[in-house]
Amino acid sequence: MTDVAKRAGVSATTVSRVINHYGYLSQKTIDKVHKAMEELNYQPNSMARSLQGKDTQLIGLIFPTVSHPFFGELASKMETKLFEKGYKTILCDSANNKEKERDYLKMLAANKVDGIIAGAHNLGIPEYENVGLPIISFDRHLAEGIPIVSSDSYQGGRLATEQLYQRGGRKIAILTGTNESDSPTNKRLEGYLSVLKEHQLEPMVYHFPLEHSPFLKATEIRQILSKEDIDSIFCTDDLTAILVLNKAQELGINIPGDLKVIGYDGTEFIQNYFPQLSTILQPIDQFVDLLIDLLMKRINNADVELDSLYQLPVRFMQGQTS
Amino acid sequence: MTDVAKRAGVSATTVSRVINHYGYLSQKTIDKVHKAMEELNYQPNSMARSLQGKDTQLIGLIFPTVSHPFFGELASKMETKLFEKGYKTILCDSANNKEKERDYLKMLAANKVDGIIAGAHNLGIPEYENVGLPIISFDRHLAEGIPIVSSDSYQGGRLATEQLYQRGGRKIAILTGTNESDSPTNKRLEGYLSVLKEHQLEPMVYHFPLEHSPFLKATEIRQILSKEDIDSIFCTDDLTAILVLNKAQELGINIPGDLKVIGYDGTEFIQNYFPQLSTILQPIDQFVDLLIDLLMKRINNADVELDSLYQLPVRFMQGQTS
DNA sequence: AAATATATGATAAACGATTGACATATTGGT
DNA sequence: ACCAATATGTCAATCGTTTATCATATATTT
Repeated sequence: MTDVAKRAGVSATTVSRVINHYGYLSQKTIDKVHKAMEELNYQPNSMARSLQGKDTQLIGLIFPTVSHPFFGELASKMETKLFEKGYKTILCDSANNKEKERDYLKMLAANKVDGIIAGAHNLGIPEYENVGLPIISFDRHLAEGIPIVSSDSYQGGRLATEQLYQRGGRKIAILTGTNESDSPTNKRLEGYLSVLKEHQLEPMVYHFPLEHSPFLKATEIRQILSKEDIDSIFCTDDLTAILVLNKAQELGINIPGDLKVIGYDGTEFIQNYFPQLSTILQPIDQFVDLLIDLLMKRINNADVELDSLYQLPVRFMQGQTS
Repeated sequence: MTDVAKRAGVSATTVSRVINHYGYLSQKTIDKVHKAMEELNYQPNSMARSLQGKDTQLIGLIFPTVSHPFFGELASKMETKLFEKGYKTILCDSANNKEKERDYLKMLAANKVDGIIAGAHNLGIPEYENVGLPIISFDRHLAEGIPIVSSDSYQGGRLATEQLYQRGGRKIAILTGTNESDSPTNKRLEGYLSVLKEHQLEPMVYHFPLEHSPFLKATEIRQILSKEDIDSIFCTDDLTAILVLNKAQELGINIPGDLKVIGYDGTEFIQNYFPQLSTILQPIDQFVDLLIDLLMKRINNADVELDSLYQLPVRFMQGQTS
């Protein structure tokens, strides 16, 4: 900063005034200082700034893994929008690893990020109770007072199941992740169950622990497809639906004739590269907007009253698999 | 820190000595201090630490977008490995936006990251010439003195093309990104051309600008497939190969009977969810290890001599599309 | 018992900014 | 020509650590 001041022929205080827009300043001085900053390729040291209590302009993003297209897309869009607002993104792949998530939480606190958006899948992390940072959660209950943004999973579950029923499905199975009772995602299962009950059909629920490899999942799916008497499957995520399609093809099962499949996610990726898949679309762009808006509110005023749950509507997307 | 010192009944100096492991310390004191730190949930303020010249333990990751499975996987693995080494990852989706990439470069410098790994697709960013930070590049020439890690794209191009030839392909087309002469990726095209020349076949080169949407690409592919006389296609990335498969199916083209397709990337994602695709596998895990190892070398010693190009071998993966 | 090694404390400067207090100079309006 | 508004400078404290220096106290050797 001293160098900039010298080069611009002003005092360090004036440079600071220019950077932080306060006090009286002539346009001439402002220009001089900006010119000097450019010439010296000067960037204020953000460590020093935030030591003074300035915001770090850093946001922590905690997701299971960006190698999953859904979270990759979510993270990418979050990052893009945050960048437009002048924030940088610290990426944390919790990788279904509770310890890692806890460590990250500590690190983020130490790095004094301005806020956190967390959408990981680990349960029972008490640190969330008192991080003392603005947090918004995606699709998961973290702690009292942390708002949750999710899609209307119950309706989504109902929607998918009803579609399968309407198309003639009577032996409708569901493939879903591990049972996590307090997760909004689990509502997809509840939606499924409610529809089956209305039609007095027998539920067929298959749980796949998240940590299972796709290969293992595929093997189990193959078993199910070849042994069980099923005419429709609701997969609570699109990738699992793809595994079902692959295995069905291997087994010579006709889709949608012998088996109807509906997925759930709504990524652009699937729409671009798997347009044939019938699926439940979540409003990813709206997730991003809402998550960031809520976080900004919390950042600007730690005490704003926010709802504890924001549920966005989902849509059914007719493909050729149902 | 003062609180910790008080609670442990020692001086602030001693706490600092414990944290930074220097000077004489009794085990008793070390334990006391650690206990106090835990009890108070104390994390040293990393801003203050790095003001003192300590490393920030932050690494910037610049990729086109993590919504693409290849970069999502790469980013995820990088993040995981960096975390194990005690680093946090700042994610930068350059989004094929040159301005954004330049801005990010500035921000990273201001945030005093310890190093950068850049694998974006923008050309002509002079800032790379003098960031004054350890940088390693993935698959792209950034500036003099910045080592590049990539796969052996020329061999990959040859490999794919030769496979198509061996399987009987004589009208072999290539679908590739925009012509970027200084990119290692472009070597895939050169490998293709060299094989065609050896067999005295006519090259058929189709360029798809990166910024084109998958939908637009798909439309163009459909045109090509329906109008041109082609029996084999080498796609320089797997997602484009998937579009070809989709459009071929729509048009009733038999794969691999009427048309053979080979992709290029090597993500676990494709192997898990598109196992039928024949493709060229890049060693992503080795990319990650090498990129990080090289970066660590540069961080620990800014002047180490590094090669300007590290080329890792690729493998052909036989699927059912060729 | 003296010499040395080990353990801790007190103090202060430094990292690179921000900001308030105060002083001084210039400008503009009347 | 005078007052207020505007423009800039000097100085010093502060943010939360790190680290060097000096001092002192206890423990271990010889």
